[in-house]
Amino acid sequence: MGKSTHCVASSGMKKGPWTPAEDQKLLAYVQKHGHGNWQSLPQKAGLQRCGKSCRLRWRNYLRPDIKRGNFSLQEDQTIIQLHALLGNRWSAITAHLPKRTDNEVKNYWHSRLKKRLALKGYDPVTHKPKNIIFGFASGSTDDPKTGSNLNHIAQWESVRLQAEARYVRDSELHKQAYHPYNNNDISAASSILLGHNKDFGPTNQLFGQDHVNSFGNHLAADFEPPIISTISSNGSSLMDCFFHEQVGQCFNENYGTSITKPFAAVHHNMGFKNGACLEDFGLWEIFMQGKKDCPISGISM
DNA sequence: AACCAAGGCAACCGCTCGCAG
DNA sequence: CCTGCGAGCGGTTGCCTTGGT
Repeated sequence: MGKSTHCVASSGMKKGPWTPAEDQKLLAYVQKHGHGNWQSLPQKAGLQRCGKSCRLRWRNYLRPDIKRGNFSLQEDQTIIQLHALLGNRWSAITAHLPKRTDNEVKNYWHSRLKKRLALKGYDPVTHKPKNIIFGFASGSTDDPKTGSNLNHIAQWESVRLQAEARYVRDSELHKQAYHPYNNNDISAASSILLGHNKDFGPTNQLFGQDHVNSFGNHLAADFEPPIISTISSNGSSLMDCFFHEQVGQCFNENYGTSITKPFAAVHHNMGFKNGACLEDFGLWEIFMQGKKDCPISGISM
């Protein structure tokens, strides 16, 4: 392995915060000549810094294509989802966040998002509820209703995070072997939605015809072509693949959690055992509880 | 106004990886 | 294959700011 190339302060190299004058020198040099070899750059640019320090300053601060300022909700969600999937691979996570630096994302995670997850009762490392064993609350509560609700939230959020992470991963996999999607894929997906659901009966009875139609439209609008292709080619049921937007809204209203749009989820090709559905994971009751509190028209129990 | 603690963030450090010779 | 170098990555540090007392 290569020798460490860290800066040595005693050799005359300056350390610590960069001054505006240093920034200007570095910026002017890189804009004119490109960075080339970072090791030789400081001397050429007239900087008393080591190349590594220059590279870092450029990458994390001076680059023109950097977005600074508050992270959007969308960016928050992306970071959380990708962290659940990738762990502390900040460069990989940052690759999905245009104009953000890995250092910034890393700092943001440690200073904000990690704490936010912990406050909500999730382990920031595993992204799983801290005190809940999947499907059963590990601790008792004096208020069964409250305990039950919290349990529902935690389970639902856990599954949501896992599912969204899977969606991101599969999007990446499919991008590698991308094939253009076409109307056949859409119509095939629609036929699944309109057709018989092997686990729960006809989907239009389950959700109502209007919902099925609207959900079909969401498919076209909200999901990347590879996901739709996956659905159509495998012919899995609606429940295997998606949760419905309005169910998400129910959970939002009743449990304070956030599921704002349909998301690709539990297709068996996305990590669940073959043919698995919500019921297999003890989630059907959660799903139904959400519907009881906020009935959706046309659903037959 | 002064002090202190906590949080945020820029920068550093040490390590690994990839590549050229 | 081995070695050395440059680049990149993730963990950590420490300074600065902010908010509370």
